[in-house]
Amino acid sequence: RCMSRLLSAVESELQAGREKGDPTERELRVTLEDAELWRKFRQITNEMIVTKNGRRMFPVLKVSVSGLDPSSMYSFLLDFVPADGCRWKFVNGEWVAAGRADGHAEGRGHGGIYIHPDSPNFGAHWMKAAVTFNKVKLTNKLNGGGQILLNSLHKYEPQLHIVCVGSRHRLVSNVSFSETQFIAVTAYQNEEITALKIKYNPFAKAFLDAKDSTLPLPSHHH
Amino acid sequence: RCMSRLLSAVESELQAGREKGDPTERELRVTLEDAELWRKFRQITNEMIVTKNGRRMFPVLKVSVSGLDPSSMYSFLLDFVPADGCRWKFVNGEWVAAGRADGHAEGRGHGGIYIHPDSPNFGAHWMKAAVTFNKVKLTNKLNGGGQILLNSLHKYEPQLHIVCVGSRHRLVSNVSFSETQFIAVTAYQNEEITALKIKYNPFAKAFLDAKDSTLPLPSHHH
DNA sequence: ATCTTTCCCACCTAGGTGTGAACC
DNA sequence: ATGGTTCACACCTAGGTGGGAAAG
Repeated sequence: RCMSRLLSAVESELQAGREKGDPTERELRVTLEDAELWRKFRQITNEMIVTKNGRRMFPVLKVSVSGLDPSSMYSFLLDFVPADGCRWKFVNGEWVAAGRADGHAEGRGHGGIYIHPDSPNFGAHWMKAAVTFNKVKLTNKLNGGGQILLNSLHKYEPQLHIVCVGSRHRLVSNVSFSETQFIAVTAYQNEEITALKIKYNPFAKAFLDAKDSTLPLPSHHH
Repeated sequence: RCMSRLLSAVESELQAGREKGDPTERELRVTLEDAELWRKFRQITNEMIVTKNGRRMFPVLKVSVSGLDPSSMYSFLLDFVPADGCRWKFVNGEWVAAGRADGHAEGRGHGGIYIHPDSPNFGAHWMKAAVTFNKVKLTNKLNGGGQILLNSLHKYEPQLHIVCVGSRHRLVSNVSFSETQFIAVTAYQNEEITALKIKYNPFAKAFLDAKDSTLPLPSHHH
């Protein structure tokens, strides 16, 4: 009796549909969340800060997934693909290509792969709520681990990988969203990007308040 | 080539020994961390606060594990077993049994099971660092979920379950540590317990400083 | 009266922001 | 001189403490 309670607690992780057998991956669907917000940034060329210890992304990459087999086990991986072979420069208020990519040491610099911390987990887990990559950190120096190493002033496109971890690893899907392209920077170049980051990132609220205080103050009537 | 990089990223989760095949669970060993700290609390009868929204435990239950199969998948579960059939009272500086347990509704109240958030995961994952249950929350009201429901003024003993999630669920081990017994309370009864909590829990540092300021101040020499 | 619970609070831990000056 | 990077910092978010008054 004690045992059955235990097991049902484990099974409850699998509460979703569970139409067992058929890998329904034909119907796999991955949708980018906050797409409108991403497009606001993309429209004026998005930038992401890289630091020595790693900086989070904003907006946060978040996807909702359906069509996995609820009872199969998957890992979610994220990497950053160089979007072109250029080094970019911000001059006169716009980004312009300026020579070929540095490609640190090797021919094609690749910053490594970020494994979503919920990995590995059941299809049911990944589908029951949007999958958020808010903990991934971008860096320009190689240190400890967990962070993603990028070349500053190079353009990247985040790419999602869903891998089935069964008896044999099997790649299920690669998805990348062009809305999420950005240029890695050590400091923001375009002040319009800074303004958007401050407007929508709750952790930058201090600067949002500062901007408010520059607005005309309500006049004090006696 | 791109694929192999992906797969090796997944495999790296399994870096440990990987002496495949043999479930080496015969040699399973689970050790309580911070055992000396736990004993300090146990010696004067430990208490844990329960609140409506759930309160974390302090000390935190933390175990190091060895002897799992690195490449098998396990979940770690925690539950709280009534340590006796009594309701307890704190009178004249000591805890005394005061009547039989309330046992909310059913014959034997059981607060549910907490699933460690890293679950499910490879044996290698659970063994590469101590497994910490710092996020578990204790409550005296049933709400949302995730929290553990306990009866105030009743004594409990935390119990760890390691479950192998293969094609068929299989219970690997139940372990409980008598050092971690405690009485659930809505407010601390024994001021010695309060003092220990303040001394060792960094989140209570405010009160540690307050205690310091009541010590004789160093006299100012000119 | 007494015992137990609830609620708000000041004060922390822990860590995510862009800023602006300094550095290279 | 120029452009890119680094660092300390003030100011936030987010949430974990026990205290103490009030309520049940």
